[in-house]
Amino acid sequence: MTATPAPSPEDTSDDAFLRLDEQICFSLNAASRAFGGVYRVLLKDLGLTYPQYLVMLVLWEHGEQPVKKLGEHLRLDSGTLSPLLKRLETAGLVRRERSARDERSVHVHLTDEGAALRERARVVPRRIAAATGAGLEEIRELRARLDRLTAALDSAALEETPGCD
Amino acid sequence: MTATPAPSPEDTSDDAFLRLDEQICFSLNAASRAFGGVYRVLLKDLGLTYPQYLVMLVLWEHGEQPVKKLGEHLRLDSGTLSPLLKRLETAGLVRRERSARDERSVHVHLTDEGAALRERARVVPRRIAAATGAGLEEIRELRARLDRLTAALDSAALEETPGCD
DNA sequence: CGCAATTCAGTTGTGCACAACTCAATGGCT
DNA sequence: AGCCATTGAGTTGTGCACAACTGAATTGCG
Repeated sequence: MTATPAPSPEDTSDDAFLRLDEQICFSLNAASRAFGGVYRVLLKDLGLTYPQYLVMLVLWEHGEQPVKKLGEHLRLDSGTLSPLLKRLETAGLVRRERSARDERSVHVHLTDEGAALRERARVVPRRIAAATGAGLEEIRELRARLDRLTAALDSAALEETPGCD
Repeated sequence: MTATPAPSPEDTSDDAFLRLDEQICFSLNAASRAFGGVYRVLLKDLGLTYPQYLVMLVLWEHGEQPVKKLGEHLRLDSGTLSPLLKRLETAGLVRRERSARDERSVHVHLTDEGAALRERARVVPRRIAAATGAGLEEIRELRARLDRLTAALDSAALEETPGCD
C-alpha cells in the first residue's frame, strides 16, 4: 500500500492522482454500502428498503406527485421507479392514478397507511445521525463536498458524450 | 427546500438532525451514482463494469488471490463475487482454480489478457480525477472523511444487532 | 480415530440501477 | 384536420448487492 510500483517515469504528479483516485472510488463505494447497511437494519421494522424510504421521504415532504417529478427529485428513471412504486402500492403505502388532464402521466398518492408511516419513520434520521458519529457541522460540510462532487461529475459526463475528442 | 414544515415543536436541535440526515443520504446516494455514471462511460471501452474494474484493480495491485481475500478487499461476499468472477472468466480476463492445498478455496489469477488490460486502464484514474474537478488535497480530505464515516457506520451496525435495547 | 462446528465458494431469490425499447397521449406545424 | 416529433410510463434484459441457504472440505475436540 505504501510501496510505489513506479509505473512510468513520465509524470510523478499524475501518478499521485492515479493512486488517490483508486482510493476515492473504494472509499465512496464503501461509504455508500455502509450507509445502506445501517438503513437496511433501521428500515426493516417499517417494511421499507432504502430506495423505497427515499421515495416515501419525497412524498411525505412534497405530497402527491407524478412519477416524472419523483424521478427528478431522486435522479431515478421510470425503469427503476415503476417496479419500485408497484411494490409500494402492493404494500398499501401509495396509490397510483392516471392523471385525467394528461393521461400519459401517473400521479402517486400516499394512502392513509403511507401517511401514517411517517410517524414511525421519525426515529430513523436521528439514529442514522447517531450512527455516523458526526456532528451537525461535519455532516453539513460533507454534504456540501458531495454535492459539489456530484455537480462536477454530472457536468463532466455531459461534456464527455459527443464529439468532444 | 428552505421552508420548514415545523413538524413538532418539541426539539429544535433534533429537528435539525432530521433534515440534515435526509440531505446526506440523498447526497451520498447521488454522488455514488454520479461516480458510477462517469466510470461506466470510461470503462465501456475496456468492456468492464465498475465493480469488475474494482476487482481488476485489486488483482493488478496484489496479484493472485482467493475469492475470500478479494471479498475482504472490496467488502463483498461470495454471493456478489461468484457471478462477477464468472463473467470476468468468460471474458478471458481471469482464471479460477481450486487450491490444491485447500480445496474449499478458489484462487483467482489474471490471464495474460487480464494483465495486459492494465495498460489500457491506466488512463481511467486521471480522467476520473479530472471529472471530479478536485485537486489532490481535496480528494484526500474527502476520502479521509468518507473512511471515518464508514468506520463509524460499521461499528454502529455491529453494536446495533443484538439485545442492546 | 470419529464426529461436530467452522470455513469457503456457490446458488437462489429479492430488489435496485440503468440502457434500450414499446406504446399511447400530447402538442406543434402545416 | 392530419401528421409527426416529443413526452411519460412501463417492459425487458443485464448486472450488482445482499440475505439465506447448500454442500463440500477442513479443523478441532474428545
